[in-house]
Amino acid sequence: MGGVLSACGEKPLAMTFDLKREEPVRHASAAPSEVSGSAPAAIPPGLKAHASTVRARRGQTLALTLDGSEAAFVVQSGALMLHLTLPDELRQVVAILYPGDVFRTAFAPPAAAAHLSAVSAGEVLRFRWSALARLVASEPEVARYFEDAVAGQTARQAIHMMAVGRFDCRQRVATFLVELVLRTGVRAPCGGVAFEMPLSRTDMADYLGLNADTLSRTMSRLRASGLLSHPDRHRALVRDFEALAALTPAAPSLIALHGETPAGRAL
Amino acid sequence: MGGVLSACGEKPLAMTFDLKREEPVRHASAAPSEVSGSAPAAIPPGLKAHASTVRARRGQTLALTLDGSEAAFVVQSGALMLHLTLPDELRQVVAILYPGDVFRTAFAPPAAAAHLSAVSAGEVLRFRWSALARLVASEPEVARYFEDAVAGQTARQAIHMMAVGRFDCRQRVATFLVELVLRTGVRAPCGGVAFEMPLSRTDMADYLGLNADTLSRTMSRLRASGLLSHPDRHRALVRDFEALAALTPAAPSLIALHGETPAGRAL
DNA sequence: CGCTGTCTTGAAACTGCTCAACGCGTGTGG
DNA sequence: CCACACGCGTTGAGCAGTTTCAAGACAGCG
Repeated sequence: MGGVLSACGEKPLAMTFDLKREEPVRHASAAPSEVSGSAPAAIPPGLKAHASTVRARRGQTLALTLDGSEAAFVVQSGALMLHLTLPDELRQVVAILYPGDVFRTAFAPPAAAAHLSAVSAGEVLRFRWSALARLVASEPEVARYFEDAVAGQTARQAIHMMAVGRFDCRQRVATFLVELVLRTGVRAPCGGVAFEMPLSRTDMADYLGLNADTLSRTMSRLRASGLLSHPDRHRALVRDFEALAALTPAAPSLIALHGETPAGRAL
Repeated sequence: MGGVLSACGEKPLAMTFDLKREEPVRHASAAPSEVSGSAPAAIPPGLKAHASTVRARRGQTLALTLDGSEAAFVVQSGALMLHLTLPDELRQVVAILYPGDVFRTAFAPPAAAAHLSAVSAGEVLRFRWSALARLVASEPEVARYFEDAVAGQTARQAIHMMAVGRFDCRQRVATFLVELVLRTGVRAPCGGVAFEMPLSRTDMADYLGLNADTLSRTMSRLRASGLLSHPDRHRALVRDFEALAALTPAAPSLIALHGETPAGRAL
C-alpha cells in the first residue's frame, strides 16, 4: 500500500531539516485588524549578550537550575521537551519547546521530577533568571518578546490540554502530526509534505497521554490508510495534508499558532 | 454510610467561604534556600488604579476582548474558568483561575471558541493589555508580580496536564478535590475539612477530561468509602485529608503550588 | 404543582490498556 | 565474521476501565 509513496519519499528526505528559526519575515500587514494571531517576534539580538549558548545533542538533559538559582532558557534551534515523572512510573511530556520559546525554572512544578531534554540537536540560550528578569524590566523590546512568547506557549498548551483531555487516539496523533508538519514540514517533490518526527514512540505517547502500543497501532492504521508513510525512523511523509488536518478538530488553531515557519509552503 | 458525617457537616457549613484572597502573610523566611516554592506576591496595590473592577456573578461570562483590543485580567476574589469548545461538542475546561491569577487574551488559542466565565461570584480587575504591558515595563514590582503569577499558573497547568493525561478517574477526582481543599478548605469542628465545590458536575468533568457520568460514579464511590460527604450541592467535607491526598500522586506538588491560603490550617 | 435542569445509577458497548511475543537494526565481544 | 544482547517499534489476544444510552431521583423555580 505504501510502496508507491516510499519510492518518492526516500530521495528528497536526504536533506536535513533542523528546526532552525526562520528569518523574521514579519507579515505585519497580513492581518492588521486581527486582535489575536499576531506573528511572534524574532528573538531580540540583545539577549544573546547576556546568555550562555548551550549546544544540546538529541536526548541530552538540561539542568533546570544554574548553580542553585533559577534559570531561564530561550530555544534558538532544535526543540526541547519538558517532562514530569511521578512516583508510579507515570510520565507526561508536558510541553515541547520550539525555536523562539522561553522557559524558566518556575514553570516546572515543585515536588515533581521535572526534566528538560533536547528532542533534537540545537542551540539554547541559557540565563540566570534574575538576569533575564532584569532585562525584561529594562528593555521594552525584550519584555514584549518575552510576554508574547509566553502567551503563545500558553495558548498552545490550551490546545494540547484539549487534545489530551478530549480527543480519541486518532485525533491526538493527527493533532501531533499536524503540529510537526507545521514546524518542520517541507513540500516534497511528489506532492506531499515531508517532516521530522524527532520524538521516540514512547515520548510521543507520553506527550499525547497514550500508551506506546496504542500509539504504534494508531500510526500503523494511518499508514495503512495511505495518509502517512515513514521511510526512516525519524522522518515521515504525509501525502495529503488537508486530509490529515481534517482528522483533528484542532487543525485551525494549530495552523494559527504554529503556522509561521514552513507553514507558508505547507498551505 | 455517610449519615454520620452529614450530621456534623451541615452545621458548620452555614458560614460562607468566598475564595477571598488572604492577607499577604509573606513567610519570606520559611524556606529561604529553596529555589522554587516561593510564596506568590500579593497583588500590587498600584494595579487597581489602572483597571476597572468587574463584579462577576456565578456563571457570568467575561468578554475576552475590550472593545476589540486585547484585554487582561487579574482575579481578586472568586474564581474563573477558561474553557474551549471545538466543533464536535468537544469541551475542555483548560484552567481554573484563582485569586491572584492573571490572564490575557493571547493566552486563549485563536480559531477556537474560548470563554472565560465566573465559577463563583467575585471581583476581577480588567485592563487593556497595552496598559498592563506598559505597567509591567515601567514598574518592577508589577513585572515581578506578573511574571511570578504566570509562572505559578504554568506550573499548575503542568500538573493538570499530568492528571488529565495519565491519571485514572479516581486519581483525577482526588487531585481536583485536593486542589479545592487547598483553595477553599476550612477546618470543620468535627475534624475534617469543609470546602467549596463551585463547579457543576459537567464543568468538573470537562476540567478533568472525564465523562460527567463517570465523574458522578467516581464521587459516589468516594462518598461510599466514607472519605467524602456533601450535604449541599456546592459544598463538601473530607473526613481525612491525608487519606484523600494519598489517592493522588500529585498531592505534594499541589500542596506546594496551592498551599498558601487556608493550607496552613489544612495541614 | 408541574416543569426543568442537574445529578445519579444501571447495563451494554467499546476504546484503549496490559502483557507477551516477535522483527529489526546496532553495538559488542568472542 | 558471527553470535549475542539490547533498545526500539510492531502486532495480537484478552481484559479493564470509561463511555454511551436510557431511565429515574432530586431540588429549584415559575
